[in-house]
Amino acid sequence: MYQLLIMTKKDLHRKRPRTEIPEPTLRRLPRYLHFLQGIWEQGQMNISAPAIARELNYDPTQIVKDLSYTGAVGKPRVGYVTYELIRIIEDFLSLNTKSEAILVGAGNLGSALLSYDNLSGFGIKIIAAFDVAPTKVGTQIGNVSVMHVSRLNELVTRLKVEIGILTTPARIAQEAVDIMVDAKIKAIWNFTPTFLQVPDSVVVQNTSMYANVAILLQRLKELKNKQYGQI
Amino acid sequence: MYQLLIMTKKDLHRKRPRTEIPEPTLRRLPRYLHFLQGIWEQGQMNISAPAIARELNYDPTQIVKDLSYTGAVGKPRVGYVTYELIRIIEDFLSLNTKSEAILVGAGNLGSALLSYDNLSGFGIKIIAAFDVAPTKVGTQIGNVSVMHVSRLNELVTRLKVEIGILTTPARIAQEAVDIMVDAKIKAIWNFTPTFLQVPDSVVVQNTSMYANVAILLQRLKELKNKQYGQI
DNA sequence: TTTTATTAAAGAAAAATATCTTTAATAAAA
DNA sequence: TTTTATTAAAGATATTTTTCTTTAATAAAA
Ligand SMILES: NC(=O)c1ccc[n+]([C@@H]2O[C@H](COP(=O)([O-])OP(=O)(O)OC[C@H]3O[C@@H](n4cnc5c(N)ncnc54)[C@H](O)[C@@H]3O)[C@@H](O)[C@H]2O)c1
Ligand SMILES: NC(=O)c1ccc[n+]([C@@H]2O[C@H](COP(=O)([O-])OP(=O)(O)OC[C@H]3O[C@@H](n4cnc5c(N)ncnc54)[C@H](O)[C@@H]3O)[C@@H](O)[C@H]2O)c1
Repeated sequence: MYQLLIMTKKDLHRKRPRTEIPEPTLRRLPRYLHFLQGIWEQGQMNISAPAIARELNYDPTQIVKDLSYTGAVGKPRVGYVTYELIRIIEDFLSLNTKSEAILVGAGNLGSALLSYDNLSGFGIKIIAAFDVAPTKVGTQIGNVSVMHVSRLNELVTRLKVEIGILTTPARIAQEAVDIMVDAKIKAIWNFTPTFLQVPDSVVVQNTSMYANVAILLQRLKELKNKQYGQI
Repeated sequence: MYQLLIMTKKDLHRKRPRTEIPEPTLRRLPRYLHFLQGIWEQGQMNISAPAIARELNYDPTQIVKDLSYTGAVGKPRVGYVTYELIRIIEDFLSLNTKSEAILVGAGNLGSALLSYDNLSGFGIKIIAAFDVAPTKVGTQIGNVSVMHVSRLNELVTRLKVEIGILTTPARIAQEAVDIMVDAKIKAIWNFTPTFLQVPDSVVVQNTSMYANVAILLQRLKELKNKQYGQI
């Protein structure tokens, strides 16, 4: 897919023209996808943006805009062809080419990810895990072998793995990341609360459950205040 | 648009000043907190917004604005008092009053959360877990007892638990949520990709790892394009 | 003491994102 | 066939969030 690039006056003030997909859109697309897979299994051949909007409680134009990023086109009065839309979103999100990844820190969370059989369902395949604990090294978790961290560099370099998943204790997160970066890992999925220092050539995606708890507790507080008429 | 002369549309919607904390701010505060706890342990008594900004790669005024929501005040040329700031953020995020929660679906992810000893470190204490699998019911995971779902209503009602964590298969997510809502759960932390239907009086916080993978893969793709000068 | 550099805070401006409005396409109903 | 209702798409507007600018406070240096 190739994109038309037109420089607007706005773009002149930017360091580079905008080609990046808005992050909110990227966050919503997987949600649409899951919903679409559901209705497809139920045999629904077509779906309109307003219908999706009603089900997922979004603004209808939001959906149309988001979907237009993927290149999907719909027909007036019919909507989109369900299976086509699924395929287009999957292609757009690179979910069909399973990217190989390694995981460092096979503890509670790491084991959950290793045992999660649907991780490949969204584009990632963990091919090896690394740890230092003698109780972990040498075992298999969810069909993935856990090796000692000292073997990371050799394996990652040889297999040209680009994605690293970080589920170590926060304390040693930076240390583990340095090893990954050294082995030429290009993207890090970080589950620790640590802010990672990496070169510009490496992408970090933080998944902070802390942030989600903060929002949950706050919204709960606001809800209570509203109910007591105190806001 | 003669109304503009008297009162803007914005003002009409806001009879009162905005009380909701912006979600981006809420997402950043836990990150600041983790960083502050780190420097506090290293004995740093004061910290300025620009210093935090350098470490966490944010805009300095962003930090000042975020912190001002919590009520923290800093001194010019000195910054904030580290331990005061930590306490203020913790208070603001309600991390000191541990909220009790129950968990439904003690599988891979559920077990990770039950075994996660630092969950209480950010304000939540899981007091019971529920499942249907005979292999789970009756066991203990991370010092928490796993009971049959049929006992949920009685326990939650009796102990007035307000928070429910959902880690069941996506397929039965709505079913499980209906049971929670019925038991007067007020806030649901949803780890499944399902969009949950709940009454207005219930808050849902979705934690979608899918969304994070989508962003990671996309940014990795963009990075590669940039390096090959193709953007 | 006076000067200087740093900083928080407030406010303005810009950028990003979401929502609303209009238009044209088109399938279904009359 | 003609009419009607629904809808995608494009564009305008509104809102939210981030970044920039100015100001005043103040600790450290001169
Ligand atoms: N468990 C959860 O539900 C949960 C939730 C949110 C965030 N997290 C975060 O995820 C991370 C892991 O949490 P957890 O509960 O799985 O902890 P854990 O202690 O169970 O797992 C950490 C694993 O990392 C391994 N490890 C230690 N040092 C290592 C090293 N130098 N190299 C490689 N591996 C090493 C340990 O042996 C252990 O197996 C933490 O940073 C935590 O904050 C966990
Ligand atoms: N494992 C992960 O790392 C991971 C990552 C992202 C998202 N998720 C999501 O989290 C959810 C759980 O994933 P998982 O890997 O832990 O799955 P899992 O199958 O290991 O766990 C699901 C648990 O729910 C229980 N359960 C089934 N029906 C139930 C019912 N009616 N009432 C109560 N409990 C019931 C099962 O017995 C099982 O113990 C899924 O929706 C998945 O998409 C998991």
